[in-house]
Amino acid sequence: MSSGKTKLLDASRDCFAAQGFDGASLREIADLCGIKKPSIYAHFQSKEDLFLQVLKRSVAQAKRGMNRYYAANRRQPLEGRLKGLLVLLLEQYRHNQDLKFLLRTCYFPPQSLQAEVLDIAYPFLDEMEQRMTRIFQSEAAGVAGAAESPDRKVIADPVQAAAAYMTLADGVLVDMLYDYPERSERRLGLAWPVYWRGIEG
Amino acid sequence: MSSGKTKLLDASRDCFAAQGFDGASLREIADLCGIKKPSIYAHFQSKEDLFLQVLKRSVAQAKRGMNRYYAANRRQPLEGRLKGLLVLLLEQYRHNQDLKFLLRTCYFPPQSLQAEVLDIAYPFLDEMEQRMTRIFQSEAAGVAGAAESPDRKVIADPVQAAAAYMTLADGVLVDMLYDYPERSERRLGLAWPVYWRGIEG
DNA sequence: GTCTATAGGAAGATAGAC
DNA sequence: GTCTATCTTCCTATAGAC
Repeated sequence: MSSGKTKLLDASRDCFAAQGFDGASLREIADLCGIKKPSIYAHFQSKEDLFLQVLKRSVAQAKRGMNRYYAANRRQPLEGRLKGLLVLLLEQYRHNQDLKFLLRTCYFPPQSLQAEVLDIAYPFLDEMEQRMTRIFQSEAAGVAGAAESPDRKVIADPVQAAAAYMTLADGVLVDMLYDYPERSERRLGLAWPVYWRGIEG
Repeated sequence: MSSGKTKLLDASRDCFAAQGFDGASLREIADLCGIKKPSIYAHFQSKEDLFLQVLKRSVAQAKRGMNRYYAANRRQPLEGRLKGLLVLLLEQYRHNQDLKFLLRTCYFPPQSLQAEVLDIAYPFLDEMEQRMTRIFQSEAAGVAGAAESPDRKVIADPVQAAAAYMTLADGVLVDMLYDYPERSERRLGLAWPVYWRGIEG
């Protein structure tokens, strides 16, 4: 059983994802929760406050999902690990609105909350890119303690590979916004081999 | 001297680009043009009508710009031609709001105009990808009438190369939304070599 | 084509009873 | 914590004079 506050966060996330900060109304959010509009103010100070709490929760959830994925796939071959993350994002996009909310908010933050949003989004994205860079670096150096693999992928430039990965991820993510899953899958299927060949040194 | 209607379209594009359809107000648009709000209705039937006319103009302008670029660079080597298009987009993004308006509108169309927007955006994007495919195909076949070049790029798969190019373009474009040009230039500079190596057969 | 005046409604937010 | 009632402000849009 979800508490009233959680229910409100879920409904708000869906509305903000579909209609944006300005387009979403507290009236509709309240309706989705089966309560009246003023009751929202028992949980949140304002629409901005509600939005920021949704954002913080979505970012935290994204971080957890990322950490879980890394932990579970640490020993997998690099290609499956990296492509799998994009496939996972594609799958998650169908089941919940968190990703759509995050993309919309990062790309087009509400004007009144621009500074707060960028303070949250920038560090997250930079951290991800640095994490990618380290993954490519350790792959280039060889995993400590692991036997040298003769067919191990040779990465030309970890920084380049990481930046290109983030670009590829963005390119696949925005395609998902059209809500036409086959289209995004096709795009990933075609763009991935190009990326994978391209980072080889 | 721009007519009143053109001035209105310009101001509307800027407001819609910065604040979205819902966030933009006719009041602010009128202020930017130095007229009163009701005067807008002498030129446009409604806010929706105004938005769609802005959209049509921006799409038409984007098409013209694309055609002009293709015509002017037809004889250039493929790499410069393709990368130059992305560099051009980066430059144009700094000087006007058309691109930002288009991206925002395609990625997150106003709910009430979703169908109309997709009818305009989808064909344009598909046409662009097909155009790219043909470019790669003719490069693979060799330009008719031109001498065989021994160091001509060998494209592994034109369809793949085109899809990956569109993905790369999206990835670079969305990065521009952060309004931090050095960041986008860095991203393009790093991702391009990966792409260019990757499409080679 | 531009204005003033205003209609009509929806938005975010508050007060206060229960 | 949820409600009803209400406030204030802003919105899109229209009417009608000039």
